[in-house]
This record gives sequence, structure tokens and C-alpha cells, in this order.
Amino acid sequence: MPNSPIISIVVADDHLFFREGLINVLKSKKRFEVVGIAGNGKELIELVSKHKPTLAIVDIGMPVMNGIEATKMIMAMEYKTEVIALSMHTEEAIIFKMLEAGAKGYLEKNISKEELFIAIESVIDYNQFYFPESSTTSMFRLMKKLSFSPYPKPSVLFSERELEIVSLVCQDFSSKEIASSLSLSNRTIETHRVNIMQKMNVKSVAGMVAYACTKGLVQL
Amino acid sequence: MPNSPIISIVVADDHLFFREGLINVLKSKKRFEVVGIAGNGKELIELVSKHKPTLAIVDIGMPVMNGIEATKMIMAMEYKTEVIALSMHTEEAIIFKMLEAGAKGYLEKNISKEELFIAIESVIDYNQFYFPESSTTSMFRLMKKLSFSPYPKPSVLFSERELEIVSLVCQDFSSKEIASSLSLSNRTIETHRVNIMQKMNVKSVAGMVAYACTKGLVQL
DNA sequence: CGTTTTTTCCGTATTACTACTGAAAGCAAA
DNA sequence: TTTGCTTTCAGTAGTAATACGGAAAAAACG
Repeated sequence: MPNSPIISIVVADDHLFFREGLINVLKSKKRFEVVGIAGNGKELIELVSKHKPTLAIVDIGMPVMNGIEATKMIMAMEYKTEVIALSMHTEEAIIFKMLEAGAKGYLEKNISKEELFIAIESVIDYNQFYFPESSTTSMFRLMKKLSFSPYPKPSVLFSERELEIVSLVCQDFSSKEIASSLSLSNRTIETHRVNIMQKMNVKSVAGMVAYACTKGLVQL
Repeated sequence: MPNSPIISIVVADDHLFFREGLINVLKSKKRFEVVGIAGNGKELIELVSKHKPTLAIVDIGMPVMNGIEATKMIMAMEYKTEVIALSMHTEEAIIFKMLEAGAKGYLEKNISKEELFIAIESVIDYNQFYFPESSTTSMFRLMKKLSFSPYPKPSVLFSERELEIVSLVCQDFSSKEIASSLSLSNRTIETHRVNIMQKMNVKSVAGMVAYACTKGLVQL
């Protein structure tokens, strides 16, 4: 999913080396912006409430406040920051608690860059849960199945501007309103609409909004 | 959810008395239409493939073919028939297998009419999983949480005609097209659109489609 | 049977959207 | 540097949708 909005991330882990490594990996993709680094759960919730990031990557075992408690507190905040849990080993009971607390994904610490990216995009772009392949207990198999992506991936790519306009259209704003709110010409918006509808292969706004909803282009 | 489309149902249970009782209860609501009655899994899949019902209410323990196998086969069909499982007792392992097979709900046989109706509407209207309150093991607590309704209930009621038109609008049909496909005047459709938008409190088609998607008025 | 809701239909006017053009500036990749 | 994509803007025209009105038949409900 190129041309996607920036994902701001807060990272929490009590191991300096791992933390730094993780941050470096995240920084290698320009879509990811690390806005905060925490060494324990308390720091984490402070950073999350301060920066309201899109995502928090949270180690489960941390001093002062563990990842489970911290996740619960993050979930209680009004801003919707997603949480992906990190753990050294696959301990089913712990992962379970983390998911109950509200985490949307779980990762072992020895994963590859690629798996990390996939996990983040699954959770953020496609609003799905993410579990590692190694967790093959029956409960996880079932949960994987139940938490399939509700959105089939769109087959075409939309630019950031286009996604912005789609989103505003879905919020019931007219072209004029969108134009003035973005300080652009009405004709610019109309051109975008035409292009968007062509890409979607639909005939009218109705089809455009329906497409956006079903493909998960907008989160309403 | 009054003014909702008819739900066609196939019932499968090997106990005559229970089966008849269930059918009578279903018939007490005019929204439910029992289109088939099966005494075992084999009959069930024949009836489902013949009638393509909205819902199948399936006993787990049946001769010839049990509910789990039958559910798997129903899920493999192209038509999307939902399955609600029935069981005598709450046996976690069995329920688990049933959910893995693709059932969206589970009910004990000693439930009330009201609970049955709620279960059906949860599964059909709101696309959510349904578990009985009595299953309070941690796994079910979590699964309940994960399978919350993605759709907040609409606060207004729409007539069948209105829902029909909403659905067609969401499918990118213009008023003219809808008018001719329903053999109605263009003005009739336009009037409906106005009424619908007033009820939804939106300003344009875009808002209408977005409302329909978020409230689950249409299944796209 | 009366009441209410639903469904049907119309005129007029205005606004919004879509179709068909065309084009220039910016930016990034090849 | 050329190529391509994104973003910006515009004229003209036609079509669709929305905002005001108003109204009557049909069906559902008590």
C-alpha cells in the first residue's frame, strides 16, 4: 500500500539494544515516523497521551509498568492508538492477556523486517489482527480465521490527495466545501473526483463511497 | 430491526419434538420463513443447496452427517448461508470445532424465544458472532470481545422500500435506473431519496451511502 | 372504521455533479 | 534529461440530484 498516510509510532521496550535496532528498522521506511521511545510502561503511556500516535509497539515484559497494563490504559484513551505486542517467546497465556487488553497484533522479537512491516500494515491499513505463523495452537488458528481482513485490498492505487478527497466526500462534504477547506479550486476537486471514479470504475459518488467503504479506503 | 428483509431459514435437528418446537417459535415472527426442515446433516446440505437460505440453524449432534461436517460443506458453497449451531450442553471443544467450521453463532437448546431472536438478528443483521452468556471461559470472553458488532445500530427506522432503494443507490445505480428497474416513476425514487436523507440527517448521496455502510444497512 | 404510515406521483427551480475537452507546474524516477 | 505521475486549474455542456412546494392511493394497525 504505497501512497499511504504516515504512521506515527511510539516504541516501548526496556532493552536498549533491541529498542535501537527496532527504531532503525522502522526508520528505514519513510512511511514510519518514530515519535517517541519509552523504556517502561509508564513512560509509554505518557508518550502516547502526548503524541497520540497511530501505533504503539509494546514489549510485554517491562519494569515499572508492564505492557499489559499499559495497553489497557492506552485503550482507555479517547484517541485510537493501535497496539502491537512484542514478546521474547511465544507464551500463549501472556499473549492471550495482551489481546484481551486490546492489542491488535503480536510479534516475537526474533522476527524479520518484512514480517514487522506486514504486521504493521495489517493492523493499521487493513484493521486486522496479526499473529505469527508459529502460534499454531487451535485457539490461535481459530482467532486468525475470525480476524480475517474485512477488506479486500483495492486493486488500484490512489494518491494521498485522492485518498484525502475520498475521505472528505465520504464525510458528506460537497466539492465546493472540500475546495474551500483545502484552499483549492472547485475545478481541482472535480478533476480529482473524475480521476478517482475512473480508477474505481464507478459511475457516481454513490459508487465511489461504496467502493471506499468496502475496500477500507476510509475508516468511518 | 423492524422493516427488515425476510430471513429464510433451514432447520436441522434429529429430534422431532425439538425441531417442531423450534419451527413454531420461528413461525411466530413473520420476518422468519422456514423453507426447509432436515433430520440429519445430509438432508441439511441438500436443502441448503436447493433453497439457498439466509440462515441454517444446525444441531451439532446428528446422525448420517453431524453438524460440524455439514457446516463445513455449507461454507464451501458459493451462496453465503450463515450457520447458527445448536447443542444440548455447553461443550467447549465441540463449540470450538463448530466455530472453526464456520458457524457464526452458538446456542444451547434450552434458550428462550427472545434469545433465539437476538442471536439470529445479531448474526444476520449485524454480522456479529453470537455466544451464550453462560460460556464464560476466558477464550469465549476474548472471542466475544473480538467479535463485537462492527455496526452501531441505526437510530432511525427505514421502510422496506427505502432499504431497497438505499441498497440500489449503494450499487451505483442512478435514480432513473432504479425507477426503471422497479417500474416506478423517477419522481417516486427522488422522493424516497429525500425522505431517506432526512432520516439519516445527511446532505447528499455520499452521506447516504456512508451511513448505509457504517450502520450496516447494506451488505456490500 | 378511522388513523397512521408507506408508497406513489407531479411542477418548478436551483445547485451539484459528470462528460468532454485541454493544459501547465512540480516532482521523482529512469 | 526525458518520462511519467501528481496536482493544479479552466471552458462548455448536459445530466443528475436536491430544495421547495403539494397530493392521493394503498397498506398496515389498533
